[in-house]
Amino acid sequence: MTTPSETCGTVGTGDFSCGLDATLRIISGKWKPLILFFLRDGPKRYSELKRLISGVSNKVLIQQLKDLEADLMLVRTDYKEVPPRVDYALAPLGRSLADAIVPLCTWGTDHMAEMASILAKRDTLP
Amino acid sequence: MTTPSETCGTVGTGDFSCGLDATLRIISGKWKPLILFFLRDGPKRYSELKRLISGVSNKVLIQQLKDLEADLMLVRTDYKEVPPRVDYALAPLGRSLADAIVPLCTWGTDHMAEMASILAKRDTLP
DNA sequence: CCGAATCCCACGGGATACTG
DNA sequence: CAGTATCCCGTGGGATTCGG
Repeated sequence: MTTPSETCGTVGTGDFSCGLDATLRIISGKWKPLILFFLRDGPKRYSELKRLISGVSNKVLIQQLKDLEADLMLVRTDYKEVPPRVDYALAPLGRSLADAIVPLCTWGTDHMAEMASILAKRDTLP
Repeated sequence: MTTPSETCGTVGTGDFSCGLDATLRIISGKWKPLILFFLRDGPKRYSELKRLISGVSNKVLIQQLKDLEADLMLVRTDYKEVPPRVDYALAPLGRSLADAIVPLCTWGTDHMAEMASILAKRDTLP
């Protein structure tokens, strides 16, 4: 068994109270975890991501991609063609983070039925 | 190697495009991942959580605790004493989710140095 | 000590139109 | 196709106060 303090290790020694803080600052943003996750199986073009992540708006997708790029989580490649062609790929750092996200997805898949009923109730009973 | 589609499995068969969606609905909220994480090593009283999670406000902490309780992630116990004593503990579902969060913390801890410098730049360069 | 009740607002995010 | 540029808004979240 690992306790939080064991897992965090450096509590109070840095700018972060816990390693989780650092992670949360990177993936805070409605679609960032999904972006990282979908890029796991290879580089994707902008339009592919847009299609994969249903519900995201143009502006926000671009913005979160830029954030992740600035945070060195992914690499943007512009092929300077016409019509434009650009793709986004995980940088090494981003890959490791994406791997850390996988368990979240697995959890969601495993408990999808329960979650569906729970969230359904939540939506009907304010 | 696991691809996103392999990991998600049930893409398009439910209300969620991907298992990750379900998870994100539960942990969306600035402090929810931290709450779940800190409860991993046992039940905590309200004031303990408040102290552990530095920066959270009273209202929001209560709010997110209630959300997680309504989502069956944790159990609130009121000991009906005076002065009041209440604690929060992980429900089985919450424990499994908290376990899925551990890798995020580990990642943050492992890359804390890089993150500190990256985020420092991000704050100085708008 | 735990939490309910207010007030308030920045800001993350959505919709739309336009450009190279 | 891959963005940029605006406008706009809901709400998540912060500060403070009060109550049992």
